[in-house]
Amino acid sequence: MTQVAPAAGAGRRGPSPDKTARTRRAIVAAALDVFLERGFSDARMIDVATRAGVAKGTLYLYFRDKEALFEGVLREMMADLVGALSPQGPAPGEPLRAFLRRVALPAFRGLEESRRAGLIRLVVTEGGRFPDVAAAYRRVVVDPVTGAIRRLAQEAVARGELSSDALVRFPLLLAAPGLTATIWNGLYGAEEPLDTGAVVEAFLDWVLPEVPPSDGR
Amino acid sequence: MTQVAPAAGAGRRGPSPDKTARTRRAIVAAALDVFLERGFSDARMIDVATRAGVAKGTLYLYFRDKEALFEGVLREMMADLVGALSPQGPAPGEPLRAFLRRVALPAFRGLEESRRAGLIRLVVTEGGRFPDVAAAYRRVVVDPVTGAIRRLAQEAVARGELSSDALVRFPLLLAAPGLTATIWNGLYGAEEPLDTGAVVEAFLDWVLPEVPPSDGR
Amino acid sequence: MTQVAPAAGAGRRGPSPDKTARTRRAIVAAALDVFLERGFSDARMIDVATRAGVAKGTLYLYFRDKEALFEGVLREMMADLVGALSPQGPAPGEPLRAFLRRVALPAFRGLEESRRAGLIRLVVTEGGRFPDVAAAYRRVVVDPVTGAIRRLAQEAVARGELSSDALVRFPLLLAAPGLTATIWNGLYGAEEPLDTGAVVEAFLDWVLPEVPPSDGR
Amino acid sequence: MTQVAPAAGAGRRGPSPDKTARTRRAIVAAALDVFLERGFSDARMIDVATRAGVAKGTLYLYFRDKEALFEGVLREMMADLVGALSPQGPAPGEPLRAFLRRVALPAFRGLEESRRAGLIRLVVTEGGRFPDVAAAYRRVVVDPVTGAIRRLAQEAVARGELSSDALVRFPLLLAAPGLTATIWNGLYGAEEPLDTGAVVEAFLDWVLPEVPPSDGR
DNA sequence: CATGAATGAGCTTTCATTCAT
DNA sequence: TATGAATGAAAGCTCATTCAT
Repeated sequence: MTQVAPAAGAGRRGPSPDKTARTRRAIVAAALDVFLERGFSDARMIDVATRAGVAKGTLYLYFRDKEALFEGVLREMMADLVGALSPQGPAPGEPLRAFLRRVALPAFRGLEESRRAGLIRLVVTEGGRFPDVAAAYRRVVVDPVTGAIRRLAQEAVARGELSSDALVRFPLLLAAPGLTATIWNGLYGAEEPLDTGAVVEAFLDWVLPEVPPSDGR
Repeated sequence: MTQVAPAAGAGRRGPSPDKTARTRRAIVAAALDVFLERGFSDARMIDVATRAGVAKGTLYLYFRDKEALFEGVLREMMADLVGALSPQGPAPGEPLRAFLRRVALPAFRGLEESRRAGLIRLVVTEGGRFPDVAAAYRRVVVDPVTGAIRRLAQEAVARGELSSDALVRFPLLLAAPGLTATIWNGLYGAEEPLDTGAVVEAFLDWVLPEVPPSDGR
Repeated sequence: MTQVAPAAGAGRRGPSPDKTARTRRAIVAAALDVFLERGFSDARMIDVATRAGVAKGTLYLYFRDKEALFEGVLREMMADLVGALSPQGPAPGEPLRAFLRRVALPAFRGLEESRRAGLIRLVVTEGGRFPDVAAAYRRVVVDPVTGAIRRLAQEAVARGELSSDALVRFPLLLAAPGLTATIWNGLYGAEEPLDTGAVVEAFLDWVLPEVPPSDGR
Repeated sequence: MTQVAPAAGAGRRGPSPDKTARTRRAIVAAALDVFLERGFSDARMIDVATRAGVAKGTLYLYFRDKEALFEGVLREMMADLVGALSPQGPAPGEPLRAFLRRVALPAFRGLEESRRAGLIRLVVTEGGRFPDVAAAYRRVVVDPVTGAIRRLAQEAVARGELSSDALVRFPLLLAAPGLTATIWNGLYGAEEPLDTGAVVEAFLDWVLPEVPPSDGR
């Protein structure tokens, strides 16, 4: 009667215990591929199914329709992002530049290798026609990140590290280089890929002052 | 403007004089609207035709197919852009910051009001699946602009106005804030529009040093 | 400028003038066949199209969807019925029995040969799940007919021709034999067809009194 | 009713004693509901299963396919009917009118409350496409009833109670009012229900002569 | 040049049926 | 016996494209 760990062959009528989880993951992964390659409208359910190794109908056991599949894929990817955006703060006394090099740079570096760059491009290209998707992305990614940037910038201004309040007013300025490089790679990455990490690093080094040897002298 | 009688002696009956040019312009304008609203795949030829005030079949007298219409529209818009990107250089002795405020800022300011913001978003969203479009945009817009930025940056570095070579290595850093704001407006502009000009201005003021009163002595 | 009768080859751009009317009729006729044979759910649009000699898509130029086609077919058939139910009243002094033999009998006689029997069966079998269809049939056919019957019955009662008010209370009693025979033919007509006219005639002769030689003596 | 322990000595483990009979009844009852609500084609097996409280696959342990389930349901209902159509004859000397009021009227009165009205409508609406169903209904219901009516009518004619042979030639005339009212209720019963018993009663009173006080002398 | 009825490939979605557990 | 995840044939509907007028 007690829920025993799936003893082989014991109770559990019907299909296997966690096979469905595997199937779902396969569908989501396949769908991400297809949506990235063709965009929402041009993606064909049959291609998703084939790539996931399931039949067409199976998709509809997991997602009500194509739109739900699309949003499901994005939501799944965003969940990953949330982990990557762990709420680390700067170490005490750590200057902004050092902190961003330590925290933001690695996030941008892995962007293309992980599928996150693709996710961003997907949101950018399809978000206009999927308000729900855009809103979810904003809630999960944009607002937390810009909020954190604004807070950091305010502190840096207060400490005199930043002479301009530009970042306080427009936190997305800090994300702009990485986003722009990501979009470049979507358009021209095949023939002339851009190293997003290098772009962001050059940007940080350019616009954030090297902290003067902290002693006042 | 007045309906001119068929030029005597020409004997041409139906084929009007420049009516076709007007029709073509109407189609292109209508198509731009529709593509901006729905993207390439979701745009319907019948909508383009209706908005242009012609019949479906007429579209095919001007463009071989939907794809040709799409590329034709973008090419037309880019031709307009070429004019807007007049090859102005800085006045002799004009610092980078002053020059960019004078030249770049107005270009970004009118972005949303003109159709250029829409064009940019269209290239960003559809360029991945229309290599020709992306390549044309690069040839017409991206390369000239980044080339100019790089030259300006090199001179500024040489003059000691810029201490970093970031802009020389990645000229798109200068375009990133405007592009990012434009994308924001595509996603969230309806509920929270962003003033692209203000973003770019804040960026320029932040990252470009106020030239020290170059000591006129 | 004035709308000239379609002079051959004159103005009139595009397809022919009344070809569309022919196409529409072909579709409606084909659809009636298919709906009669298979019912609404089992009828396939491709079958309707094929039988009408057009392509699938053509159906949707004339009817928004399958349901609209179904209702269109019924409405078209009902229009015929309205003609058959011309509002004839009894001749002055004509007894009910004579009047009904003169007017109602022929209507029932041609039921099976015309497509009206099929229409009735269609309404009976599909009306439950198409409230609009049932309501339209009621408005166009049922209510006018029962209204007329009720009026006739009231007069007959007043004249002493009918001793019962059954027909006044339930006019459908007069239609019941014809309807029942029609349903029989839908179920068993293939192996044992029933002559609806004969059934109705036997019924009228049974239940309506032969008028006594009109002089009071 | 009580869950009997597997009969000692039988040794049968899983296969329960009469549980299968209960399951079968549940399936049939659920299927009747669903078929009545949606008709054969639009009925979904999953709905039948859910309503019966079993899994989809279980249905197929009891019925080969949807069609078999449909026919099984109707056959089951007809078996019930056979009981309700007890072969009662008129009491000696009982006039036709009195007999029909005593026997037929109650049968029609309970029609809508029992599921029999639904069964009739199901046969009427689906019988055309299920010849087996129509034939079974005819064998079980129609032929016995019309046979009885014909016999009764013949005797009534012989006794001089009926002056017309209409009922002898077309016994379904007697069933027509009840059938017509039942169909009415299928189409318009929601907004304007018709009392089938009242209709039949009015009909009987109208068309069957009150027997003259047979002169007891 | 212009029209718009007609076409049919192509796509999404449903659901009866199967079968490993 | 019972389950329900998986299957895939089928059907409705759309829309780019054609072509007779």
